[in-house]
Amino acid sequence: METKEDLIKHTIQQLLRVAKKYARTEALPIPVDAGLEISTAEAHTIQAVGEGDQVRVIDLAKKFGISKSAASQMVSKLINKGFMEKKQSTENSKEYPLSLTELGWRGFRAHEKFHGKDMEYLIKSLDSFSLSQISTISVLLEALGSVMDERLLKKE
Amino acid sequence: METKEDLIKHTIQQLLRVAKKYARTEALPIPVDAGLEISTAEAHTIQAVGEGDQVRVIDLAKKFGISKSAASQMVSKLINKGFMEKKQSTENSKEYPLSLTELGWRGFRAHEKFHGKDMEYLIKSLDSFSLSQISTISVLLEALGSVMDERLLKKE
DNA sequence: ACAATATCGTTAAGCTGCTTTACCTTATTC
DNA sequence: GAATAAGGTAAAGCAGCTTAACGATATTGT
Repeated sequence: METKEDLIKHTIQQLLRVAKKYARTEALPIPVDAGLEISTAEAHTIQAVGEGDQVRVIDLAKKFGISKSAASQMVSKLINKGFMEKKQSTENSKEYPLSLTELGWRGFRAHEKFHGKDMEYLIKSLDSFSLSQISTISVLLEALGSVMDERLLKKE
Repeated sequence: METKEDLIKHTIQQLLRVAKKYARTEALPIPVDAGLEISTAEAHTIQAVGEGDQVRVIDLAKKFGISKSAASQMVSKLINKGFMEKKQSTENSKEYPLSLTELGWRGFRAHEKFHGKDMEYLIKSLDSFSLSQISTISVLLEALGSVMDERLLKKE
């Protein structure tokens, strides 16, 4: 006979499998123009600059939880590739806020569109479930999220 | 007012957040002995060799979806570190099945224990849901999983 | 039987995205 | 005005992957 614990275990396994698959879709490069792709890390940097206001290297480092050196390297690569530029701050000569170029905005929109498609697919697939079923999931995910937060904190 | 689509979107966002957090917990190194840690990639290789029968380099490559070169490199690192060994197959002189050393098994068990703790936490957190709620979740995750499979196939 | 092909494994070279360490420049604080 | 903090960059190195080329053994087709 299948106990409740078995069912729970099975469900968690499924969740982890889905999480892994999601991670794989996240790792795929994103096509911008014909013959031009950006990596996920690049796309996320572009997104952060496009969405934020006067975003600096240090802000990216904090946002992504990486060293400021890593953020600096990512940014100079994106500048070299023509996706963004830095200008000295108007009221401060040690800060260099970033902004997207035309190409950068194209990358931004390509990334949005790319994930929009995923969203459409997922929405369609969930549409056949009832409202209450979906809320159940929502509550569960909330619980899982906080459990993982605890684990992450304890390990660090 | 909140439409069903809003709820679905919110739920998917939650799923993605959980997936990301899961990926972070997966990235943490695993302590084996005092002063000895293994990476997740190493742990997964050790696990595959420990669980499988006569596992070869090419089997690892297929299992993880990486090049056989990458698998070969991982294996020779683990052999150098003393976690596994290779022996020429008894009925075939071009295959080299892998097996865990004593240290390898210690790594194997450490990894199991490490994830066992996560599992305990998660089971505890799901225990407050009813059986029918949990099975709903299970069905939904199944749907999400197959949707992601489709997406992954189409992109490759 | 044996030549062509396929399979298993390794190595070399290179890439991405990160780290630490060190350092420069500009602001802030005492 | 000296010490410290904050923003940014550069050099060197690491993990884990890739492709390309190769050697050795097995399998297949004729």
